[in-house]
Amino acid sequence: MDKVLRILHMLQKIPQAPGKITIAQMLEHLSANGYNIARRTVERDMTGLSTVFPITDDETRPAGWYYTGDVGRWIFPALNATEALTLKLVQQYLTDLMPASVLNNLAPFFSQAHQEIAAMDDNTLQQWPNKIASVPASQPLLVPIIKTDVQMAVSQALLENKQLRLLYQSREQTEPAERIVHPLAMVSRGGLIYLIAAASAELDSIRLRLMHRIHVAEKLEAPSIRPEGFDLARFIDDGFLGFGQGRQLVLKVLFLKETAAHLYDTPLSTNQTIEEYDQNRVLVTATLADTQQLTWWLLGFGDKVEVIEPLALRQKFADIAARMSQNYQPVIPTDKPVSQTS
Amino acid sequence: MDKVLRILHMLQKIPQAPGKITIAQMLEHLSANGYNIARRTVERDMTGLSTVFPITDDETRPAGWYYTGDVGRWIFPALNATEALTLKLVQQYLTDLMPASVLNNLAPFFSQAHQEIAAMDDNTLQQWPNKIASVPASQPLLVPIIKTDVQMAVSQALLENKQLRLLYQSREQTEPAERIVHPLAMVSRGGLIYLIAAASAELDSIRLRLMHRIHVAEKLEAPSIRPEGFDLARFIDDGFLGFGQGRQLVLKVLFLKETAAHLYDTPLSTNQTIEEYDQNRVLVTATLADTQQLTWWLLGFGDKVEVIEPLALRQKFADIAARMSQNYQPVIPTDKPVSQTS
DNA sequence: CAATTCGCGACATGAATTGTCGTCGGTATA
DNA sequence: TATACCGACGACAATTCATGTCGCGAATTG
Repeated sequence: MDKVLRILHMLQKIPQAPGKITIAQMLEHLSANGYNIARRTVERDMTGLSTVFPITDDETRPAGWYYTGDVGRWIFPALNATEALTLKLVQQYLTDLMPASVLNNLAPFFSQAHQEIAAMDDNTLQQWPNKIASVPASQPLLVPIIKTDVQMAVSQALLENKQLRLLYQSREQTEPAERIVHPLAMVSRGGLIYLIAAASAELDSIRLRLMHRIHVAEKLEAPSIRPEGFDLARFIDDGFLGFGQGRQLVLKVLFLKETAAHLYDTPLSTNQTIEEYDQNRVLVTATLADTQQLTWWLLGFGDKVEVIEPLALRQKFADIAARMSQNYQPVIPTDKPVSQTS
Repeated sequence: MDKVLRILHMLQKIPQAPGKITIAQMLEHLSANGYNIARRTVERDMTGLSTVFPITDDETRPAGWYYTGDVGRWIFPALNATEALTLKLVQQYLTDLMPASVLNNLAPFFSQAHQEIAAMDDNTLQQWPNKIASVPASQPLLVPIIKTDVQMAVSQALLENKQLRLLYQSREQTEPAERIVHPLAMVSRGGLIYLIAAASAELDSIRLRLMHRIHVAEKLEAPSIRPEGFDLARFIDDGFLGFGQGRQLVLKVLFLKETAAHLYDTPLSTNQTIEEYDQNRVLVTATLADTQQLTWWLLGFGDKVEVIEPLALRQKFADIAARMSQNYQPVIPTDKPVSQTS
């Protein structure tokens, strides 16, 4: 039994492909956990494990051991029904919303769930896709593909505070350009993942870069410098991502009754109230942040909502509505100027 | 080494709290995997494991063994930087979009990631929240709370094809009502999770129920009946969820240039094209499904877009725009009829 | 080139694992 | 209710298997 425990410790300590662990390190780790063991034993255990698990040592001296490729993480206990279902649900949910390469990292977890369900006796497996689904709540857009090696390099550099050499293809330019940057943070928003980084030349200029536009990323050895006082939350709130936090406002909006139905289940804020207004409409009141999403969200309802307060917002909507109806003045576009540039 | 493998097999086979496994079953499982082992050995191993892992047997005869609670029971190899980061990202991403009780099931995975990062030498841990964030792409709504036990009972019934007794609080009624239902599927959409089920009385009437509106759920022993030919995908496409798939259409829309910027990164469809139209605008063409989300999404841009084709959609937008500007006619709402019902 | 360090085969010791058997207490069956 | 049955568990002996030690050769480091 003692050996089993020790082996488990070892299995946990062995890293994946980019990393490696030497016998000496492992020995240290074990003795730190109270295993007084001979070096030879560790060696034997490692070679033993490598015959059974996808574990190899590079042929250097001292040897470094690591998991090769995809670790079938089959070492953990059975998931229960809820967990398996949840994982499936989340997987479907994320598939439309996250770059594939990001999800690939989670693949082992998901496949575990899959196997779990597959193992359940009867024909549960076949019925599977018929039992669970995820419907996108907003217009599904195609998510870009992020290169796996880019993702890896950036993640590592970010965690280890190292500089990065990037080949970045900006939208404006035709050719990718090389840049040395100090990575600061990674932010995901609706299928896109942004790398926030400072240029090595001028540390003050913090820029956003889209992960999928990075052609090549190489982690450098030079440590990265974080501008003093850089605060990610504030950075986002300040609207650098185009979606600032804005200040709180008290919103009063008229909704068609059926349109407001879902607000009973997913309220806008904790203090949201919904009152009868007239035959067809209800008045929704809530305190929330004045963001661009809010405008976007409210606009989405078209003529089914009417903003009452704050007045500034009402004015904004009135303007938009006016311009919109203007846009559609010739409802049937009489002339079709599909020419290039006016 | 042989024993280690065997124990690993055993650890995997032990289920969690609601489930259990007997020595006999375990023995069978092992011998099915090529371990010719004495029953006594299995017994000894189990008691051995129970001293080291959160494993107990209920005191019945034959004894059933199971994992107690959700202790850190995940024994798998070290996550690499990318995986750890990804998990964190996904966690943040999901927090705003999924009911907490659903996410709780994933907690072990996430905490593993957390520990992984915490274990990295220096002060990586403290810098953590400063390095990763997820910005909601649309208006964040408060997601309802689903009871854990309800979630469990429903999941199990769904997987095992059993009937369910529900205490369901519909929006219309003040008192929750008891129902016996045959669960068919679970569908998540934007923070809400729906249970699709047929009433036991009339199997043809398939209804949607919101998971968080279920007060009590009890899995019954009686097997559930799936209406013949029930097809979840078709069910959704047919619009029962309010978001039907609709048929394909060729969309032509004018966008303000800066508004269309993100379409370069997250296109609407694989065949999307973006052409210069005039000084300020581009013409976006794409083939996609005519869904309500599409309308919603396009409306969200307000006067920044103009639908050109199909004409029916243009007409629809023209109408909406007209009514909207009508709504805001008295831009400053002169009289404020905050009375109850007209 | 010398001094370590590392990997690994060999081997003896002993600890730990395993199968068998028998008893006891509870459970199912007639 | 009696009887047969089954599962759990202690005891014990056999032996496998795991462990520490030693030493050699190769590789690495200074």
